[in-house]
Amino acid sequence: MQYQFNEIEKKWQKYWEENKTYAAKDNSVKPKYYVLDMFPYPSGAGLHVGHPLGYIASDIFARFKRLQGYNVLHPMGYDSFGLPAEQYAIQTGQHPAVTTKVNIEGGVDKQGNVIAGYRNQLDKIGFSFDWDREVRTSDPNYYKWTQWIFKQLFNSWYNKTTDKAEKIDTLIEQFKINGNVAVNAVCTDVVNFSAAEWNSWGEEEQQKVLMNYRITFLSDTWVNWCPALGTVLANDEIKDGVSERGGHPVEQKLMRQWSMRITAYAERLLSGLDGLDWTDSIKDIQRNWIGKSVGASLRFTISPPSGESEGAIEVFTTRPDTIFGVSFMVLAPEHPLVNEITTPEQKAEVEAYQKAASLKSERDRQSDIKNITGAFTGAFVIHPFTGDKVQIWIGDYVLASYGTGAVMAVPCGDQRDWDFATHFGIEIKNIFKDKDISEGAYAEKDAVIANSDFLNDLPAKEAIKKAITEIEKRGIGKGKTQYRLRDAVFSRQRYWGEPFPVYYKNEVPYLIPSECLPIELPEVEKYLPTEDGKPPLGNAKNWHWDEKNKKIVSVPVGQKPPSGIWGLELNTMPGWAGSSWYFLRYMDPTNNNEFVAKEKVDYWQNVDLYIGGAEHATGHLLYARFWTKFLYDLGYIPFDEPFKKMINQGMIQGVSEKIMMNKTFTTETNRVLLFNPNKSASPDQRIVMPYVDENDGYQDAHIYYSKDVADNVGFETVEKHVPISFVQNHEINSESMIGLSHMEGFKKAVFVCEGGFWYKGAFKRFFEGSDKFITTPEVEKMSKSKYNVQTPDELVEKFGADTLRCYEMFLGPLEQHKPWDTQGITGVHGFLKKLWRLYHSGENESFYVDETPILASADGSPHPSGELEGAKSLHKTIKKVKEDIERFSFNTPVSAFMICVNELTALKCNKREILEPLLIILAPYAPHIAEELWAKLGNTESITYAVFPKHNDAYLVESNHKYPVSFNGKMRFMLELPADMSKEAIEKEVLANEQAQKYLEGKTPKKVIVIPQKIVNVVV
RNA sequence: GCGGGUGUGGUGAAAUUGGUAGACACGCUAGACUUAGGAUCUAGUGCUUCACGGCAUGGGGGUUCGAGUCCCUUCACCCGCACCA
Repeated sequence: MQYQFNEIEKKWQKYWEENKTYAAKDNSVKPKYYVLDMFPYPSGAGLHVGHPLGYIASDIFARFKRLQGYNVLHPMGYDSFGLPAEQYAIQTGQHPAVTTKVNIEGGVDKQGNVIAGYRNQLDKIGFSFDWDREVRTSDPNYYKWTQWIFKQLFNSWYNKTTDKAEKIDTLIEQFKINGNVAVNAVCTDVVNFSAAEWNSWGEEEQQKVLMNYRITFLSDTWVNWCPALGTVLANDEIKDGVSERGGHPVEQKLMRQWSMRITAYAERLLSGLDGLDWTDSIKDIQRNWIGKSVGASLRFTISPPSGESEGAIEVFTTRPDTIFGVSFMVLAPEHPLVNEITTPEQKAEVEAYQKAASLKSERDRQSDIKNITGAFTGAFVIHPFTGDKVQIWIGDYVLASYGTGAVMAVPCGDQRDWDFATHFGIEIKNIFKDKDISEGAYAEKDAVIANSDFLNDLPAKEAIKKAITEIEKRGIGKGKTQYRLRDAVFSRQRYWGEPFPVYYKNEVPYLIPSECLPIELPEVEKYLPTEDGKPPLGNAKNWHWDEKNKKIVSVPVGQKPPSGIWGLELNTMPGWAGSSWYFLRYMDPTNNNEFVAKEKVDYWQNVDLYIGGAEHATGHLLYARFWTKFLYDLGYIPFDEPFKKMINQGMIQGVSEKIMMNKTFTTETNRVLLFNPNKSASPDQRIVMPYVDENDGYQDAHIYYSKDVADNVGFETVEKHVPISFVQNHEINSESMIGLSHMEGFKKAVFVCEGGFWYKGAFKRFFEGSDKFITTPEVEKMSKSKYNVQTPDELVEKFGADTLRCYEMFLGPLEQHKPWDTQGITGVHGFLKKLWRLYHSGENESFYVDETPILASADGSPHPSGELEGAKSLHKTIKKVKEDIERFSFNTPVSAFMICVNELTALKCNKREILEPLLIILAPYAPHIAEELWAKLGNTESITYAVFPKHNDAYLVESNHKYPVSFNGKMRFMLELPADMSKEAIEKEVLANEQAQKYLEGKTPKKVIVIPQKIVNVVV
């Protein structure tokens, strides 16, 4: 009987669904285990083979944990708000909700494309997700609670004294009694006020003040505005100065926006990393992003003669110990004091410099760091310790946005300061003992300080402490910790996102009452911004709040609303809002009264294993940690880190065969010599008809097989077109691409075959033997535009889900990036077929197992018979598979299974006692075939909740050990000796061996190293 | 520049604590079986040498009886950050 994987897989997938095999119980005597995947954005392109990689690994782990007796929560959902569905809406008018539904559930889109649907694609792979817990962030029942969490953030402030977020009421209480003088909060700059003042203010005034304290707050901020996308972007959505999505330019713009006071959590987000089982790389990226620097903030008084200002310049430094090395000051060109302090003589030069700096984009400024530029303001500050006059310069190496926008320049200890001083001929003071700074600054932190009054002879570390003490004593500054982390902009000028539960009365925001949530996205006619530049929600007719009747009402566009009716917020929330807490909702996905019930979150706790891409290091992973800490502060959840252990799966890259044409490429017009995977085909059968679509341009010439060739060749697959894209080479112009008769000039082309995975070898063979082409594989990102996408569906169709699952794991370590290559899939498929045959060794290959037990003697030690070889093979495999999965090495168990099946096949083993446990350990990797054979063995329950077998060491004990015998570390021969032989006896035995005599050459060995059960090394 | 990672046959890779480098697969070679092969089975396959042997884990050095593994140094590639004071 053949291994009919298609039938078997359909059968069991249906069984699992009908029996809710993978439903997690919300309480259980079993220990809990929470395995989570980063949920996908359901794009219209569907899944390619790279997407399931992490899901397969997490599924194997979830199944493994179930077999070990855990109550496993393994859910899946969709991060379904996002830009692509909105852009599709702009193009086609199809509502993003429809697009999203089709992308998830399958169907036909507005342009007639058949969409397989994420769910269908996922189901085919046989995942053990508990689909009853599915969440979609764009579902009103879900974003109701995203809005609710927003309200909690709005109604909270960060108390630095208790070091946690608290309800805003506790702050208002303090204001009423003491004003804000004693309040120790993380807030936007506020002036001090008394209780009397607070109490005297009206509602509006009080709200304005409170806004400075709220954890989510509205403010005019400089934001990253992306004109092409028509929206603002968070810092983590920008890469290299352009938008991460689309690569559009980004500019700075002052806008009234919601922000999240994530900076309040900077220290906890940093220190919390230590306890997480994440890779160092991700932790470092987060540490870097938070960017903590410890130092001092100090004021330099501006020297009176140079300006009427009596002000001071505040600087931040991490090296207060170098205070006596200050040789000049540098302000950012945008620093507000520059205009005030510049002397009339320097005015022209400074203004010219400011203007030049303002014209440079952020990007130019970064790429132009080798050019040292600056201007002297003519002004001076007084050195707080020496009383010396110190020149004030401006220079664009000082950033307005970091610290105070001003630095005290210590050229002897900072290379940038040194370069600046050297360039402009400013005198450099050296305060490092015995350090030569004539060639450059001494930036190490191990120097001893000199020429520095009270800091003399102190090592830097102590000098820093002493300097801060002294600075604070004199009241000219204080120790300070600075973070690079900025508050996160939370408004997006988009349609397809969560609406804010906010309405405005005279520009003061108020929250929609919780019982009125969710505030559902309104219908709009156009998904574009309004004509007067308002976000798309400005187009909504029904988008006002009736405060008294507590409902959304319609006010015609452009009309002034009647009293008691107020306009709702027009922005929507960013993509990361919904994904910052979704792992909590899986615990209680249908709860209408709470975002998650207390007893459920108390039971499930945080995620034990989180698998997903490393690209979310500074976005999702930071925001989710932030919200988790916030919800913890307010007592809603019992933990303050969401993901205990995380593994970042590597990217699966696409491979394109590049064709190098090294000789004249002769064909008839519109014909191209191509390959035929059939080795025996005659040369002329290898000719296929190309069709070049001029509209595709030279980069995307498509080549189609002609029908007659397809017939000759006899492959069904060739009826599909095989796209070939020709990569433009610098020696080639686009013209030569239009007609294939001009192809002589071509040097290089990319070949990618759609569904062509299995005949790549033949393809290569043909071209290598030809004088026309040489192909070389090139690794690229897998994407539709590169024609190198392979969907899991086609592989499941051809080889089955179990093969796909095992193969994706077999490719290599999970974390590693790897090019997709299907050549090896036949090996894995062959293994499953071989496994199947192991259970079908009866007559006519019918199902057969031998029920007679392997005999064991009374003391539990195995019976000495030939049958034991099978048991040994099995138990060795049990041990390895368990240990490997536990250390998240998902690739190595596949080879262990192969070895085991190869051995059992060679032994013609068909004992139930061996074959039954083998299925259990294999089930996480290949659940369908395992279920099928498990059922054939007579089991009536799913293998999902079987017990993972324990290996028995008794089967693994060897009576003899084959010792590799080395001479001077070089392995020379093997010698089989009893395993329990003593060191002395082994040494004697080895030296007496005739082969050893040859290597000893009559000499007496200097030393013999014997490691029992391992090796013998003779030193001659 | 700083931080993190990777480097092993023709290919993907194994080698968990220093102990036979290349398991397991792919590919390739030869053969068997077959109407056929993208089926199945057998044998071989790191490089080099007629052979004994020699050489091999990016390069160079070191520690050790013994190094892919530990230490120093250097190169290449990938990822992140980047005048962050």
